[in-house]
Amino acid sequence: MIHCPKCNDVAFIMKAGYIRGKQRYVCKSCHHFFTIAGEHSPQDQQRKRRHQTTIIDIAKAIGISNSTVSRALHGHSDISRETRQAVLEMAAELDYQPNQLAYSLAKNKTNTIGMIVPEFFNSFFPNVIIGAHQILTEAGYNLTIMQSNESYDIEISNTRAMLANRADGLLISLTQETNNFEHLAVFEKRGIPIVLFNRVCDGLEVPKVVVNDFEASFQAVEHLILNGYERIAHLGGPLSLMVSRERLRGYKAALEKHGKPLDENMIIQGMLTQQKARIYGQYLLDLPARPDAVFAVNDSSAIEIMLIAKEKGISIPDELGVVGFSDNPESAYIGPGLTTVRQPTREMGVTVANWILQLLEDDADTEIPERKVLQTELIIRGSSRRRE
Amino acid sequence: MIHCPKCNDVAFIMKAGYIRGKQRYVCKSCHHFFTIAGEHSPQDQQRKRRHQTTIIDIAKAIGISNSTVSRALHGHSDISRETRQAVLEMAAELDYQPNQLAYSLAKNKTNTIGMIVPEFFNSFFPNVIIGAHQILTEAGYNLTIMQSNESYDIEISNTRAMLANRADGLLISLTQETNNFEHLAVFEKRGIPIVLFNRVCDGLEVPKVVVNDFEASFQAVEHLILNGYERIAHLGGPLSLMVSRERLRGYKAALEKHGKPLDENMIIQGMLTQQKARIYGQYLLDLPARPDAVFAVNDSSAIEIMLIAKEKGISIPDELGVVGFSDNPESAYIGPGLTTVRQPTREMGVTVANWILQLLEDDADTEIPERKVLQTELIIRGSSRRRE
DNA sequence: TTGTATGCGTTATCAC
DNA sequence: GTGATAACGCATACAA
Repeated sequence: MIHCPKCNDVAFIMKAGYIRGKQRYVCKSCHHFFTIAGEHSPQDQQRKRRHQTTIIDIAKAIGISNSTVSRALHGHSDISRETRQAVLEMAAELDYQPNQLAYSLAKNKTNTIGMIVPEFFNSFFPNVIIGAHQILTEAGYNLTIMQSNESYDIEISNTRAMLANRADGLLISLTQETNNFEHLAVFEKRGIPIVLFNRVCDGLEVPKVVVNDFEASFQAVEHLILNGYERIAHLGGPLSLMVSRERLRGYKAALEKHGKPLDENMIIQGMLTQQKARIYGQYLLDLPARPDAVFAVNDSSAIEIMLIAKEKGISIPDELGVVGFSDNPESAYIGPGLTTVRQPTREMGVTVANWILQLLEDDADTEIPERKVLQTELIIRGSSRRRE
Repeated sequence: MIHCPKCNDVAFIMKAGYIRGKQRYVCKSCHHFFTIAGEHSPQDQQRKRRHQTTIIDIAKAIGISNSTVSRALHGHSDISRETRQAVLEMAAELDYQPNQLAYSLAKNKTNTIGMIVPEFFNSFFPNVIIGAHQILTEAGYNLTIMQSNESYDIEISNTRAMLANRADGLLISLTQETNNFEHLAVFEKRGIPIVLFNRVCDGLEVPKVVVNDFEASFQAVEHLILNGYERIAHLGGPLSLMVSRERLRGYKAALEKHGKPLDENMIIQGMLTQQKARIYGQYLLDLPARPDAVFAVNDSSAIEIMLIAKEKGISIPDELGVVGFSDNPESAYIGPGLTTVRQPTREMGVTVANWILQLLEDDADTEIPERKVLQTELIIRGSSRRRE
């Protein structure tokens, strides 16, 4: 015989599912729901995961309401000192860990920024991450990192996951395969801010952070020319990437300005794995009319060129000048030192993080610049210094 | 004049907060809650984020219940073909994106595995990530990556975030600063499985995946000895890391087995940034009784040693043998080639991922091995090959 | 096969 | 200053 604890009725009691592993009842007379202490469902042991402390547990333990607990935990003003103290102590005692899922669901905000990068193998993205991480952490945001491994499919799946997890904003650098941007348009449609960086694209009206690839390449190639190199080859990245196209453009512009002929045979574009860099490098250095300098789209390829040259007994910088891009750590130490373009990687991380924070704050569509261009620096070392 | 749409009463209508930006009312007579179409709260425009389609929207659009929609979306069996079809079509039409937060909250499961790594600068962790990512994705899990940047404090904050976000499991490689493990014990207490890898610790009863650092180092040093090197120095990592201690132990054991004296002056342990590696390397090569070989705890330090040797005109391998650890990509190409220990990085990722999946499935505490040791491979190249 | 009603853990509104 | 209760979006036990 079960009595309703509220109206004490006994006639209209009905079973009403389970709650926290216990049989639940409803009194159809007074609409009161209740459980009976000590009763357990059969599968209780199995289905009940280790119970996580909730604010309700804290509330019960102290004998106050959960709203008060919530307010106390978040330091709202309208709360007495003692209550607040008691809540915090009990929270510690019960080892309370807030449930971010429930919080996010209620607030419609996750305090999480997603970041998708194509790879971790160069030090470029790790450094960007460090910069962004610091800014976001200070602002109270979490940074969730995913890597697309240069695969368009994985990138799609990553964006879907970011969407499902309701990231508040997205920082993304595209894979070299990406040439369709519908998966990013979805974010715009949903009002979730995006900032593209490094591997950006045209045709998408979102903020972009890049470096001055064109000018940097122009300057790098001009530097080679001014050092007396005549036949400058270019080992470029895949043309699907705008950075590759921009660097190629800078290369061509410098040649043109100084009246050097453009030899398409001395331009190779492609995805530069170590193996490919070696193959292309050997091709270049075996050309009948061998180039006397190489401008490579990244440092690892430039270093590969230097290694091949050494094997072939071609002296650097006298017989071959080499310039890379990125200023990897090892570039300062290899051979006579690799001349290269230093990119402000941490600053890029800081910039994209600050930008996304600003976009999150601005409810109104304040006028924002569409693109920020960070400045690089040409680091001149032994591999290109023929005149001195 | 407001009528209750259920009992048509007009006397007991009271305001009852806002719902989705609209004024909400309750009929105290029949306990029915309702809103009035067309009414809006003052701040409506501002607070109402772009509405995300929910299963309720789909249900309303078709005129069925949300539970049916839920079942249809998840392909439950007890659903008619037509209903299911209609739901899927409407979901596509309304551009429905499931809310993982709500899902996770209801299911008490996030389908997310967290991974915390100390750094991305060496190719080691990126490769582990690739291996783990593949396995987890196939199993329907998301991988959320955080990096502690070799900072204990960030590691703490990362684990707290993983906890708050209710990751189903945690894969973690510790920072070199970490020597307190309470933040990991919390996971055990909560029944959240952990797998430690690479940077592991004693004193924690959790699964660990490592490589055979001791044997690998032993073999590497023995290889040097068998090639006729007599005075072998060791450039080691910080002793707070077990990998450093194990590699040191292997080094000492090999010396002992072959009756070589142990010279503490020829052992340097520390965090090997490029700068530190250079400083320590110069110290070693400037010793009055200079070592004729160096066993370095990682490849970047070994390469640094090689570069210093070249600068000093010390020939490799004749005057100096060098062995590294990890088989970085560049190690195959530098100088005469760097002898090193190849670690099965992807396999490590695969292993930790499979292990955590297994731990998630096993409700019962099945007997699990406490530690898995993956096998390395000594890659012999020119830097140590004196006899041939 | 489908609908009803409730929980998941939190915040927020309103009433007191 | 505090309590009661709905909502956030989804899954599910049970009833129909």
